[in-house]
Amino acid sequence: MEIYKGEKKRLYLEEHSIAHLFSFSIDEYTEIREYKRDEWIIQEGMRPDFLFYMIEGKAKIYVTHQNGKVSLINFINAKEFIGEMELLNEIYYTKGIQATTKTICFALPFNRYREKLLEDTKFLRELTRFLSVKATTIAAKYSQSLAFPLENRLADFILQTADEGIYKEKHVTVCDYLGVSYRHLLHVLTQFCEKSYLQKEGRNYHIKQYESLSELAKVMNNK
Amino acid sequence: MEIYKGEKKRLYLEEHSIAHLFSFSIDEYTEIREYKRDEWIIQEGMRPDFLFYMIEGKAKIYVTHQNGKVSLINFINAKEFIGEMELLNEIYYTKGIQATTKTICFALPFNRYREKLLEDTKFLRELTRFLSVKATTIAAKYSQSLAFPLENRLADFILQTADEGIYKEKHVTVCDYLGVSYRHLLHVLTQFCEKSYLQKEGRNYHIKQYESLSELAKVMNNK
DNA sequence: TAAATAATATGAGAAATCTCCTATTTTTGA
DNA sequence: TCAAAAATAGGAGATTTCTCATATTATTTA
Repeated sequence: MEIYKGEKKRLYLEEHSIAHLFSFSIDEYTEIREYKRDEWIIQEGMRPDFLFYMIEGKAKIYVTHQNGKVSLINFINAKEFIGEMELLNEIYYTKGIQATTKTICFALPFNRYREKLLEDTKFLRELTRFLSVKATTIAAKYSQSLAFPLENRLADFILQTADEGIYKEKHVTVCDYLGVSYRHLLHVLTQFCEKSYLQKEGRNYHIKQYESLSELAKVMNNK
Repeated sequence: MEIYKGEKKRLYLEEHSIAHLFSFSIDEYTEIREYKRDEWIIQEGMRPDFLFYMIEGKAKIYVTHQNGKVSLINFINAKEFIGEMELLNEIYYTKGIQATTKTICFALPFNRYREKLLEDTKFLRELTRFLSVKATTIAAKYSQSLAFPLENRLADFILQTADEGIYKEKHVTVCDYLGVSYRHLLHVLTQFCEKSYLQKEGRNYHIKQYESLSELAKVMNNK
């Protein structure tokens, strides 16, 4: 992890200002941090001392269960908060946050800003909206995970993450995210290939029948 | 549904004031509503025009999937908001809210209060805390549901809902809540009885081995 | 660059969970 | 108060998903 200092910090603050999120200046004590791919921004179980706001990059929220299983609860993208749970709640089991790509975020020290933040309407409104989306997203995933087999959830995930008709997520990550075993994921992917929804090309999968996958995904979503 | 008027309203506002949640008075346009057991406070898919705050009673959040399965996403208790998602988000699929018991709540009309609420620090701080708990709760349920079989989740649920050593939730409700089939729920309950964790007494189940159930529940919770 | 580590791949059998069916008992509403 | 609807109960067989074992192929790192 690298912390931007001096001129580099000044420039970054200028070019990626988040002043619109607050009604007071957070420049002085805020750090600008760069994390490498796979680095842990927050370690599971270790309360952070900062509220983070992600500017560039992607990260993942992980929790490890006592039976050894790991859940990838959600992805975090640019313009999202990290550590807001710890800002708000004294008691909270801190999840692990891992950078998926090179990541740059602002880090606001709790000790300097907590009180001010919790009194700042502008910030609270932002946070409220962020949390409502977060809660809604997880609730949707939760109820879908209980109501539909992997076939449907995977179809949805493939469509959401494919790039130019190519699906190439790591199986290992997808297992944690969809909460199924590696073995079973492979099994359903093979089925998709047998039905010609997908065609395997090396490590990637080429989407051959958008419609079929779309049908599977569609039945999950109330709109 | 009954709306309290006149003296009844005045008295109720006085005795169950929620003035501490706002920095302005909400008495004038706020309705006090009483819903009967099993009545729908909000119907699925129908955007409400009010922000509700529950004073007395219990309710359930339901969503119906296109495959006919129903998920009971969560319970709502006193001192919780309902309709806050619709207050904050233009686009949101409204879940159904059903009263489990006689329920009394305050109903703040959006058209009168939306702007004021979204600028009110006091309210936003309350809402923020509420949402953070809500998101955390669902995230926990979500990851647990993927990582543990019904045996563990049911043990936890029994301990949480049992009253004086007696578990007597409706199977139908529990299925929706834990996201399993009726048949399977019965099967695991029977197992608990065979292992003497529970003893069936008519429609109720008497907890015979707290410890065993506790063991099953414990492994789910990171603390 | 070799050795260690992570990711992919697949078989086989078992466990968890589901669907469908049928019956009985309770609760509810006209 | 009685018929209809809801809830409980359990059998049987099918699906979904898991665990474990074992190989092969990247990828990482000392």
